[in-house]
Amino acid sequence: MNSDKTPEKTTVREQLLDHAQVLLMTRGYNGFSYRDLSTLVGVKTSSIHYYFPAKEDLVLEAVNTYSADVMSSIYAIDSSATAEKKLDRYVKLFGKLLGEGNQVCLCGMLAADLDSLTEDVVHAVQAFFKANESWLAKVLAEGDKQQTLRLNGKPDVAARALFAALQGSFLTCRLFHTKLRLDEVAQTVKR
Amino acid sequence: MNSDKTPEKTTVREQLLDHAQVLLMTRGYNGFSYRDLSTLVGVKTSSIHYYFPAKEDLVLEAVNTYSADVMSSIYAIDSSATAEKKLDRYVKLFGKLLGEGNQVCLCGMLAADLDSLTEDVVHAVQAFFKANESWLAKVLAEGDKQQTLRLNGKPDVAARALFAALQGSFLTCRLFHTKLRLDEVAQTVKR
DNA sequence: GTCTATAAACGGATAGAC
DNA sequence: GTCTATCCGTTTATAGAC
Repeated sequence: MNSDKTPEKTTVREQLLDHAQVLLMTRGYNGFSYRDLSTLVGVKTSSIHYYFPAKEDLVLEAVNTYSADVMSSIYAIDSSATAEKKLDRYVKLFGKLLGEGNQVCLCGMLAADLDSLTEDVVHAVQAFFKANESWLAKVLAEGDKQQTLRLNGKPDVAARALFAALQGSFLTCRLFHTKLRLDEVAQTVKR
Repeated sequence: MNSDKTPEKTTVREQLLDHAQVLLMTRGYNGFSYRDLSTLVGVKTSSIHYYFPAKEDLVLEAVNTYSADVMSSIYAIDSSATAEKKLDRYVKLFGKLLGEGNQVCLCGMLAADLDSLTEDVVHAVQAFFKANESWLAKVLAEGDKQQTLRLNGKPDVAARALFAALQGSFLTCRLFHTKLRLDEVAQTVKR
């Protein structure tokens, strides 16, 4: 995988995106600067501008990368047998995203920072929410048919409410230093 | 809550707190400055420092005022007959808090900005969440007994999940320019 | 109480050398 | 690609006159 002498060879660009992702998930759009990234990665801020001319360029690519990574992990869940099992794996996936308990979903954070975002980023955040809600609606409908999940009303309505509950629980998990609140949300749709 | 129709003069201090509240609900802790307030209220930034020496002082008082106002409105709901009616009025109350659709709950916003807050403010935000969850647990238990609400598991668990769902729905209401998503959450616990 | 003036650091961003 | 140097507006905050 790595033919170079150096054992770890992530490009500067990748490091910048990685750290930007974490900073977005912990402090939000207005909570970090190129200077923070400069310190973390070990390059000058002007070098960051070489890769990402404006902050919005950096954030747009960070959210797109995040979204692609998360959604591909989610679609991999579809191999699970029952809808209940899929939901469990889905929740566990987001539990990992929370890290040591100091992070929330990147797109949930950006939804809070909505006023500071460019149109491009807003669209990307909306797409992430839509994709998750759509996937959840499918799983909920399946679980309803299999009698393993309990939902009030139509699957798409229940899915939007459930995803909102998950996003809200990310905030409270961090606020109260516990991951239990994430599972409690999943519990509300189980039989 | 400053919904009085009296065009009576409000003190500079009150105006500052009012505008700070709105700015927090739209842009978050790192999304507004003393300069913004200066423009809105019509006093110099140095005058703001006279009332609130540091930004954290301003935010602490803003969140305390917000919390006291909201909670007193909530406790006034207890006069309602059925638990379902209480929940309806509760959701309607938060619907008003969202304003023209560009605001979210102040404490939900600060929960996202957690890393930027002082201990005092964090405690105030936690207290707001606890108070709402506790009130909701009582209503859910009542609704369960009255057979008008449907909840999985214990009332306090369901209450935490419901409040998380409401907080999440505030974000998505703004993200998708609709208030329907708020009602959809309430729908999930109704029979 | 409110102002002017100012400090000192931070913010995003650019030009140009190497 | 990465650096130094720099620009210029912003942000929080203080000192002191009125």
